[in-house]
Amino acid sequence: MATALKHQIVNLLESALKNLPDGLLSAAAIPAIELERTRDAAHGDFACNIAMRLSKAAKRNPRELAQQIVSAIPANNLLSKVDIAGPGFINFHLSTTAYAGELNAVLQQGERYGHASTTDSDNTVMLEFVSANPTGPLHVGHGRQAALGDALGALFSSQGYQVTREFYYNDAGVQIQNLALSVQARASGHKPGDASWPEAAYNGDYIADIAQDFLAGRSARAMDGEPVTANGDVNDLDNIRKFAVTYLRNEQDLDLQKFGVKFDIYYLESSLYSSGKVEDTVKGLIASGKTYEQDGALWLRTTEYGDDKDRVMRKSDGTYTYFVPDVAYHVAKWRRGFKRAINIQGSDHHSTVTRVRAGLQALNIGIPQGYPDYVLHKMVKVMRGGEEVKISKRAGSYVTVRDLIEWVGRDAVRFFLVSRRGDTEFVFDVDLALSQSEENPVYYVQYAHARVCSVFRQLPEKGFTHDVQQGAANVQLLNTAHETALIKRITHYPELLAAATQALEPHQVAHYLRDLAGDFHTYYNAHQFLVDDAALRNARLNLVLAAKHVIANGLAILGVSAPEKM
RNA sequence: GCGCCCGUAGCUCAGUUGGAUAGAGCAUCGGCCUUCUAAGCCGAGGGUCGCAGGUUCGAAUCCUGCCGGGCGCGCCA
Repeated sequence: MATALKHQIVNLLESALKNLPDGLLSAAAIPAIELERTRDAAHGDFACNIAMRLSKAAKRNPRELAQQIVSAIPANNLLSKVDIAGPGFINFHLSTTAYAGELNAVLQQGERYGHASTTDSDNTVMLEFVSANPTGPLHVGHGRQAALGDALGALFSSQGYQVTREFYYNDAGVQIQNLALSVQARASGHKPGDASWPEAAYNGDYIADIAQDFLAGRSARAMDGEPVTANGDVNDLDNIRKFAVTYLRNEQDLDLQKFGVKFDIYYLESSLYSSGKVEDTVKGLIASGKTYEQDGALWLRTTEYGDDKDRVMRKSDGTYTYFVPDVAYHVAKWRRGFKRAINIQGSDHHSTVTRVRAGLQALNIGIPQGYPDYVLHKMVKVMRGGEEVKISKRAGSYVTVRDLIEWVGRDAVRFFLVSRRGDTEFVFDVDLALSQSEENPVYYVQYAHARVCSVFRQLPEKGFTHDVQQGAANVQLLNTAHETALIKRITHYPELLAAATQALEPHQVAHYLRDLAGDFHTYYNAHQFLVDDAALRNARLNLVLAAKHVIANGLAILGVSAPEKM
């Protein structure tokens, strides 16, 4: 259903190629058909380059071959015109019937238009993102992951997948110990800068907050766990650690809640040790013969899987390096039934990609080579007042998600963070998102939605009604350039969602929405919708209603609200 | 030095996996509110797609080499 229009045209083309005169082409020579949306309205709705790609095999010049193909296209009511242009493109112009059918689909499906059901036999997908250590507040990078990961989840859901969003907590490492020591030092009256302040300690103000609550004997509780009560004893490092971790996990939960991101599962690194999964993984790797002992440590031959050098698994002090539990974790993911797993991470972790995959391959337990998938994103630079912001009062050394939300609001943060390709560095200009709010792309898109709502609100007071059926019957009245452009944009949406999902690129949705809103605003200014001619009015109202549905749908994918009034 | 990623308008970024005359927003300049929300619209200027080769009907896109930037290169995570 989602790509119905496109598929139907591809089918027509396939028939045409089969109907070509004998001997012109051998069946084996015919490649998969590529059908593209055109950039220029003069080129129709879809364009195909097949004639140029086949001209050599057919020993015909591309335009001549294109003519043969066009002549062989079966009769249909989908296309109003097919012409040959440029070096040999075949351009397809959709008929009013085709547009009408598609617009009706939008109105019938409402905010589900564009959603599809996958044909994959296994329709589950796991997305792991944020996965911040519970040693401090979430920073802008985590925000980018949260926005990206959540939008990707929505994209996969829209294509019929069952999505599991998972947050992996590294709650078992050295950094947790540093956190506990930091709180202990603070609770004992030491401050950053003091000679007595530990070297590796965290310096943010939040440490003082935790220390204060610890001394006051308060309780903390994370979303998925039991409450932990502080006993106020600065010598009880174990209690300090438990309390601090729980306190910070709760803080992160609250930030994510404010950001509108929900996880289905919180997976604790410590559980990999307590359940014996880490030990099992090590045994499996040793049994695979891909390990060796050297200098008192246990090494894995990751160079056999494309790494620069072999990596230590077990240090000479007997503890494991971080990537061992990481491998164990991904074995667990696989065994839990997730044949497709996508990790969203900062590109500073890109070296772990090779290592984790190497570990999984070395185990030789049937996990495919590219498992898991990674979406890596670059760092976010925050600009304010023409200068880079590096310091947050709260976190000490970085800007937090909470700072951003407080500065510019959740909708703007989510839209901005997801509106750039992940593999480019991203400059978040607070002043642009804030002070020039009327120039802000988020408001621009939301405004289009609110405007449609406003039009419909005024129907009763103007004595008008809206008849969807009559509007549907009169699509041929929507024949101005503005209307054609808007219809084309709207009916492109299913293809866009499918493409954005397949490419793991939510930013495509943001850019599409900007374009769609632009088409709508242009149309709004050029034509009156609430006109006396009922047939025309109904047709136009149908069109803007369809636009509204798609905008609401797309904003929902990005986790941004679609206000009825602004 | 090695590996991965990036380089497109003054700034921030798109560019449909190799297509037709490279596009938006911001900024600058000039127009449009007695008419459905001016958080809007219309118009103008602004480009050696980092540089140089190569591949082919066709390159911002693919290959090679330089230049510039980011990240990573630990028995840290």
